[in-house]
Amino acid sequence: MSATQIDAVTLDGAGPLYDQIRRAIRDLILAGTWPPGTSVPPEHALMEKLGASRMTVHRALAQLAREGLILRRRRSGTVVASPPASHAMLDILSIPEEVGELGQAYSYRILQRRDGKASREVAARFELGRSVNVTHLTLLHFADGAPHVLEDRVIHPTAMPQVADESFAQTPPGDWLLQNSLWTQAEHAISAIAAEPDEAELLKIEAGSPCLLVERRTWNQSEPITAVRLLYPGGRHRFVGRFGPYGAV
Amino acid sequence: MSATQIDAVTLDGAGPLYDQIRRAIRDLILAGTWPPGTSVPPEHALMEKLGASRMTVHRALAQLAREGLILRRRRSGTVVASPPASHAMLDILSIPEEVGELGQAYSYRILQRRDGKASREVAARFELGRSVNVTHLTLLHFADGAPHVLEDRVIHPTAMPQVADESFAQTPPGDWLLQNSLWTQAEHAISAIAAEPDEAELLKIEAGSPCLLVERRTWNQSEPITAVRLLYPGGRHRFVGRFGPYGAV
DNA sequence: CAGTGGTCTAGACCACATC
DNA sequence: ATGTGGTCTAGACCACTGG
Repeated sequence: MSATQIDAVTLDGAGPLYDQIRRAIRDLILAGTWPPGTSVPPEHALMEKLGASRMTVHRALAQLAREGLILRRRRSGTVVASPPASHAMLDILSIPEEVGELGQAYSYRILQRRDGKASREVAARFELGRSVNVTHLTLLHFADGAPHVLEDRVIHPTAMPQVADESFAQTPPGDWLLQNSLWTQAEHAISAIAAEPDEAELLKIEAGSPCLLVERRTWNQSEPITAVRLLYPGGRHRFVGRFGPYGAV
Repeated sequence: MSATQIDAVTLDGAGPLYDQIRRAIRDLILAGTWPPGTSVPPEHALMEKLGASRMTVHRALAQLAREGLILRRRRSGTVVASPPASHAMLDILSIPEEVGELGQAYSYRILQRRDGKASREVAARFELGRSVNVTHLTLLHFADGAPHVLEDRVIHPTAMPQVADESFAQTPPGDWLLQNSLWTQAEHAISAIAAEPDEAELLKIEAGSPCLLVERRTWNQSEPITAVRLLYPGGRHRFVGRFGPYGAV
């Protein structure tokens, strides 16, 4: 929507021209100089500014559109896209959505919150250095009133200073982070573990029952944002993905 | 390497020309008409045959190259690529490789093989219709002599008639299928279950221990090829994936 | 209607790897 | 040396859609 500084587009002279243009615009988007919603200059403006033919400019923009960084529409032009909310196979980024897709009613409860230096136990669980300040939360998510998943999370206030003023009364921390943080890397791990007695009691299953443990950590440019452990009662949950040998189907 | 029938490339008149060309060639590859290693006609030959400009032909081929279906090299030309062996996050397509990457010695043992109509139990487990002929196998894979994963598999002889003459003495069925079948779709599911007593005994764990169950089914053009259930002792195994908001990192 | 992107052409020059 | 793909241009026509 907002106006755009076309002069911000500068080429580095390395590699094919269409790729220089693609990278120049991509970098402006990823650096936040052109936030989501920003208008990207039309092809003819970039042609003149950069001295390239329209085909070459178009090739750069078409590739950015394929990658999902920009949205293009005839007449109304090109705008910077919002980062995608969900993600291929394993992505269960939003638990409210996950429950909603099962057709069940969602609710959640914060069991505990502690801001400050991580205890030795929490530090070990999330592989944190000693004396790192974090916000540590445990939550229980419900589907139709029944326990759905147990969440154990740390948030790094260095990356998210706003966390101190957020109560998470309206929005669970996972969704709040999705809306308020920019992440560039994530790591997922899946394993099967037996529920500890305290966990089993919260999830209303028997101690020792098999559970699916999904661990996710996210970073912005190697600065950690959050780490979470999601414990799903086994049997009731499966993560499914479908694809072909050359990519998603 | 082999000669190529350029006349096999036929357009359907639907959508942009470059996309018609891309789909025509993609379909020849996926159908096996042009198997891996086949030479794809050079751009000028496709230009003449299809009456398109070179830019348009190039656009189609460049996209197929980005998708990994063909390999292009100056002077030597374009050939159909071999399907990729591995696959992003969850793909543990070859158990020997998986064990090798852990730095452990691999071995395996066939516990059972039965060719013919699936028993009611097997049919239910793999969601097969009644009176479907399959080869049913159970195997145990070892890492450094210790049980690593329990495999339970059905292979459809309609898709893989050679299975009748294969003893799997040299190569486990998963790797044999990778080498001898063409698949276009796969589905994965991951869940956590408790080991049944017989499974636990084979894996040398306690009955009821949490295990990671990886189920995979593969098809070629909606014809089923194989379905497998891999039972990994919990705790010892994690599946890890790394990516960014716009794709793999 | 006019501005935007989508496609396509004809031709050109270049880089590269094999012959 | 030559055949191949990689890039780029200048220009054209069309499709869509907001003013």
